[in-house]
Amino acid sequence: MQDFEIVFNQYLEKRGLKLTKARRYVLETVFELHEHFSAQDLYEKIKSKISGISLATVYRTLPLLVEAGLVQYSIRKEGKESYEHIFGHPKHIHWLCHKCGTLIETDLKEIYPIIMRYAKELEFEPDDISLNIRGLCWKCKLDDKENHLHEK
Amino acid sequence: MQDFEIVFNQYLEKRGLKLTKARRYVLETVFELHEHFSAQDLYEKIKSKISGISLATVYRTLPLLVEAGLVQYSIRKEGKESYEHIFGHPKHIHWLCHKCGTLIETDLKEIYPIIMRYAKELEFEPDDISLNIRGLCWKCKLDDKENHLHEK
DNA sequence: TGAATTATTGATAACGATTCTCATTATATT
DNA sequence: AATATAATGAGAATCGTTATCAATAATTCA
Repeated sequence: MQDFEIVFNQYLEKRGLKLTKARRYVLETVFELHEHFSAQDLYEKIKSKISGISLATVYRTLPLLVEAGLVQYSIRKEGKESYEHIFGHPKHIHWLCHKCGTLIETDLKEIYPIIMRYAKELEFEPDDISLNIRGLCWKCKLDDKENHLHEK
Repeated sequence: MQDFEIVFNQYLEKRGLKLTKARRYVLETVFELHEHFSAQDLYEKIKSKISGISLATVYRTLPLLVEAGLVQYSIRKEGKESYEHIFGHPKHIHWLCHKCGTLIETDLKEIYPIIMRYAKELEFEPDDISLNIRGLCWKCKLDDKENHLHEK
């Protein structure tokens, strides 16, 4: 049994829920996806392995995984909620270029302790920290400048 | 003419768009809302003043305001995109309690310069920085503990 | 064991926020 | 004023997500 199965199982037990076959498939597949994924992405990946699983089950299981601390919300892209698994994935900053859609990630090392200090002051217990920055990547910044020149 | 009108107008001109009556109403009303608001909230507030404005226009204008740097995305609540105007509103951190829904805001003073340093390294030009933290506020943390005691 | 209770699931309908379409109207240009 | 272009309102269409519900699986208790 993998680490993440133990964690999920413990969480489910605490909530009086069971680690069913369907939930196990969702869990396993989440850890096979090493990119940000939407509920739909996950559903399709599972379907490629086994059949008969319902999209509804995926939607039902995802929040459980988030609450269990195994999965976190990632940056929202194209109107879809997106997720990523956490194990071996230190928290990070998402830099999303809203022109070409490129997503860069950097670490949260310097910022994390500051947040935790604030949290302590507020007596707030964070489950999920998301630092998302939208803007223009260097490439699209260049393009923009060129276009402006052409306009004149 | 208010400051924000000048800013919006400049942005529109740069894009070859016009500051129409409808856009002016959206703009003005945004600056009358001092809380986080959804597109629907904004639409209703405008309708309470004048009639004949369309929800589609609100949806069409909001991204323009974001790009003009007058409005920013705020924390997503109940599946709705939410916004807030920026003038006189230094960037901040949102702390959302996912149990009672309370939203606390704190400043980004310490963190902002760190982000901008990273941005410089990446040559990324941020338009919108959102630091959202979900978790439990002190009140709900207490409730949780009590409930666990009762369970035993 | 087996009946009764409860949890979980798959299929699909319903929902709701957002986007698209298009005919009409406003605005700018000549 | 005539023409071209941009913007609008109304409502239909889209699509991610949630709710419903009958069927199935797991669990409890007699």
